[in-house]
Amino acid sequence: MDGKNMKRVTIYSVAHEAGVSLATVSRVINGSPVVREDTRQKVQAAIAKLDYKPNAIAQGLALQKTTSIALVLPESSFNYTGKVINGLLNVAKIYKYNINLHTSTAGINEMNEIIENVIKSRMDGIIVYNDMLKSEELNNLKDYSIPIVYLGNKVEGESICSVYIDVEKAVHDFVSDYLDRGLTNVALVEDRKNPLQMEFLTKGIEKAYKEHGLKFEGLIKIPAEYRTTYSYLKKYFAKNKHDLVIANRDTQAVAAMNSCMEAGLKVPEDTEIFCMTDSKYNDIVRPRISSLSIPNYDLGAVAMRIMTKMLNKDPIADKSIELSYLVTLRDTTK
Amino acid sequence: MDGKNMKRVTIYSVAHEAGVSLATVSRVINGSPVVREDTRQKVQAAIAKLDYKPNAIAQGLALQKTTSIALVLPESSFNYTGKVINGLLNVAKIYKYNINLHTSTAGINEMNEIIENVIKSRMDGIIVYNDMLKSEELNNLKDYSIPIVYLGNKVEGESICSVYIDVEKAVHDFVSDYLDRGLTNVALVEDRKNPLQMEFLTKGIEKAYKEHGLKFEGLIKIPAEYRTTYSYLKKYFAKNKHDLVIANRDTQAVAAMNSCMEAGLKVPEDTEIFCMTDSKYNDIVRPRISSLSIPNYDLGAVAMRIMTKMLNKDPIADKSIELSYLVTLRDTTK
DNA sequence: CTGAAAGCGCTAACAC
DNA sequence: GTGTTAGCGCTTTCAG
Repeated sequence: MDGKNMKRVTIYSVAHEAGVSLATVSRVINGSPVVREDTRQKVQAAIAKLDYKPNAIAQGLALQKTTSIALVLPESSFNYTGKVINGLLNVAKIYKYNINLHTSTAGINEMNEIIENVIKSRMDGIIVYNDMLKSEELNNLKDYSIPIVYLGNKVEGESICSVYIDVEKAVHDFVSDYLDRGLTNVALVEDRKNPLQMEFLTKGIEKAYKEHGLKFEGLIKIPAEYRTTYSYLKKYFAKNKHDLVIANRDTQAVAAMNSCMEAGLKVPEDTEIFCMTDSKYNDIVRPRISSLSIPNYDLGAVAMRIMTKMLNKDPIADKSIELSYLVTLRDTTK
Repeated sequence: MDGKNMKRVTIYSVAHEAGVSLATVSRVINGSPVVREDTRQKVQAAIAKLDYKPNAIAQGLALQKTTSIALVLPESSFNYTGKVINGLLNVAKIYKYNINLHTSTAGINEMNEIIENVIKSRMDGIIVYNDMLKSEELNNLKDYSIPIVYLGNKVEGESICSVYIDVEKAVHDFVSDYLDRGLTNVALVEDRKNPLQMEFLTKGIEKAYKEHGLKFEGLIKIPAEYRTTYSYLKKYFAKNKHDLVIANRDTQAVAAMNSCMEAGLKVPEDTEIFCMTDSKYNDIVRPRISSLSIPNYDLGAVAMRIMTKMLNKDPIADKSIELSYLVTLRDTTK
């Protein structure tokens, strides 16, 4: 369309072309109602003729806001954060917010570094999804004055809101049901990557056991020397049998299922499998894996929505929003 | 750490605190070598004391560049674009580029709208991954003067580079091998979502058939009234049998496999299955699905790398880079 | 080696 | 209704 070394077209060019002042042009692009119709026309004609596009950076400088927010996700998490992103992006689009993507690998140090950068870029806010941070590390986030929405766990602070589902309760209720039926040999597969999540899961299960006068001892620790959960479980299930095996991540659930079956255990007749993550995988493998159904899209959408409220300084009824989950029973449970 | 209505700390505050001019502060934050060591110290002390963070927006205005680039992906594509993003993000981090995420659903119109916005935000460049655009639509992209890297297919233009793998060749070679062995009853499952990709696949297969003096007639069209590939294939395979079934997307390959098996066809004995997409799914289901191995991480990394070159106006040897694929044989092929 | 001053493109009082 | 002007925070000549 246009050549490469055409003179930059700014609000001045437009003003000049239209024979008005730059203030008027500014009014037109911002839809101010005070401009007379015919001058608006003139300006718009000039804009069209010059193919003028307002410089969002300059606007950002003048207005002290960028209309863009940062999204921080764990690296390589797109398998399960995909839907969250979709939800987020869709409502971001509605409110015309740009999304800046960042990934975090390690613990809180890298997170802090990312946030530093986000602050330099003058993003209006940050949405963090991270189930790998420990509780104390989470508290660190409260010190920032930039608006933060935390996805995944409950956190509250001056300028921080959160959206989450209560996995502790979810696993508690699910396991209780088995204990009620006398199926007390429940196992939980360790997820080394998500200590915080494990904390919640363990608590929920232990609580259920305690309420039944029992003690939970079914944690399957994955020794550090095993690179994958599967490689260990293959050995483990050759010698052990459980009524129910609970895994956090989808791949771990599949690993558990495959290794049970390879060990000659029938699923779900001998051993039932349940996955705490909501992922396409659960539905695609055979037998299909029963799992928690988490409203991931909503998680993202609600997070973005609450962020817009924070930025508008709208009153926020609840700084932490708990979303409800569903239990979807497929083929790996009776 | 700091309160919420602390006065904004700018380069002036630092200059004042350190007793130097703002020019000097600017030199220090930009690592200019001309500053005397002791004044640098003073400035750095002031920066630390005030917890000063340079305003990237103001820098962007002054420098006429934002050090951030836009990434445009198909909506809900994170299952297979996840690795691409990882590659991209990792090299972006190295070069200190920010990534702005956008998703596109429909055709070229929305794409144009997104690009308009990206231009307003004065992003330095755009990386587009989109296998759903038709060839003519692709040409539209060439009209922009903003640097573009297109991922997935070969496109060349003034300010556009591309990184891709040659799926046409891949499928051609793979199918040729079957034809050589007399297995001529090959089927290709239609992927309604990716017309361009289908175009390439069909071309590749047809070429292989032609070279063997045969005509390809194995396209399995998914009628519009079927919402999922699976729902149709279940019926289809009850009455049809192929030596080899090729599917584009991972979920389609799984659908093909499951519906074959449910129809009593043994995989791979009766029917072999091959998937053109490289996805975790292929490896996780049982039997494991043979597939193309596409260097997705590299695709992203190379794209970002070439983008940095464009932005630096470094000489670019090849404006379109073909990456090589591997064929990974798992359980669904003999 | 350091400071003064002119932009970068736009918004928002404040005049007229 | 429309124009004037002073910032927004930083970079970069150009003097000294």
